Amino acid sequence: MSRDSEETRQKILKAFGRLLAEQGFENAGINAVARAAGVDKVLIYRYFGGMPQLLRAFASGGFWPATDELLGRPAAEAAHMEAPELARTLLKGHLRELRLRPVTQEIMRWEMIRKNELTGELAEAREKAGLELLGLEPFGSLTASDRDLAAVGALIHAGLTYLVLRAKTADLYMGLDLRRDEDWERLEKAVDELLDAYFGQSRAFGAAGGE
Amino acid sequence: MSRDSEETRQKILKAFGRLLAEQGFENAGINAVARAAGVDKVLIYRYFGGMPQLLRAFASGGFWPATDELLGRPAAEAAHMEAPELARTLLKGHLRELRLRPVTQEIMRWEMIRKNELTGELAEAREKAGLELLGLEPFGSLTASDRDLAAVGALIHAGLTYLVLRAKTADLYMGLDLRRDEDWERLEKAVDELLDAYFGQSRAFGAAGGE
DNA sequence: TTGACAAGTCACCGCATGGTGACATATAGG
DNA sequence: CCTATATGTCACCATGCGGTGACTTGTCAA
Repeated sequence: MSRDSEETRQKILKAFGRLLAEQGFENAGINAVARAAGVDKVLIYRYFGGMPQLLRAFASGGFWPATDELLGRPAAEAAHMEAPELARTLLKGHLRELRLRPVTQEIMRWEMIRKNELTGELAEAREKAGLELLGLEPFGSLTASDRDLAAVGALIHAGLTYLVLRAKTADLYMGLDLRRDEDWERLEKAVDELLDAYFGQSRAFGAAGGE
Repeated sequence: MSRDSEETRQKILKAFGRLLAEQGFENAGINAVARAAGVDKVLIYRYFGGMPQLLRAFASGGFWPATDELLGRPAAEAAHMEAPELARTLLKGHLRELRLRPVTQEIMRWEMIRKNELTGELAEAREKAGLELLGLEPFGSLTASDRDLAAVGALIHAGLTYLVLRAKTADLYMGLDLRRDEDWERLEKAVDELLDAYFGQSRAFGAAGGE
């Protein structure tokens, strides 16, 4: 009715994002998107070309947290931070930001079972961003040590990621209640404990926590 | 042709497991299973009742590693172990055993996006098993301490789990090459490093490793 | 005013899925 | 031998999917 192609494009993209966040990838096919957008599906083909292109157009919106967001402060400040503090901040930032992004979560869930061109691109982009973080100056001294900061970082990072992704379909994980914010705080404290121990600091546990 | 119902049942279950391991849940529908088993799909309904029951029958085969397998030795010996050693062994056992079980992996991937009655049951069973491990005697002293062993254990456990599940569709994770056994050894060492630091031991890194 | 083209609508195709009813046949018990 | 039943075969249904061709209608410019 409205005869405004740009508006229609936006309706489609919006509906896609909504479906993705609420129902996951499986229920976000061409027909479902058209239905949710209140638009004929032929327009999706006309304006985007098909599902892959729609996905790509949607993805270019950028739903991956930038370094600033991970840090909670301008990225330039990272250079002045000590390695332990920086690691703690980045990992907890990752947890915080990922929890806020249902669409990003859904894409990451999808990546676990479907391997296609686009998921590959997305993963590669994240990979690159992750490596950049690891290459930040304060970590430089540790790279050459006998410790394997990359592996330790990847492990904790992966752990937080998994728990966030799992929280959609599970309530408990080894006694932790993934529905309660209190238990997420326990996890943040666990990150602190582990990093404190790992970096050999006697920093009081939880001093950087929320309370 | 063979007119042996038990044999047919086994063919169906086998085919289901094969499909599950090789192609994942999505490609293991009724039609696909019947095709792979070389059997008419109506027999699946006759013998099992439908997909949920087939899944349940298959799941009752037990594809979750027992405590013995996790430990790599009789479960009774756990009582004599020190907490750090036990934690290390359990976590690395988890990694080792999960990597050996493509079907278990596939189910865990599936659990991340689909929540139904059966996945709930499976997760609950695992949850119970996991809690039992946490309740093992050597960990008792830590439960009351100011440290949160459950959260730390869950975090590392989740990290290893995620990396194993992710390895199916990704090659790299923060610089780690998930295709190379060497990098998995790096991860095992990272577990050692973290636990050593966490438990405050000066144990030589990697002394418990493979080499 | 009229004509060209963009924007939107409708009907259809082929295909695969989950699911079921009706039928053929082998096997065992009377 | 004959019959009842378990086993297996075949044909079919409704539904939903991704995808496309052909049509109508609005809009804007010449």
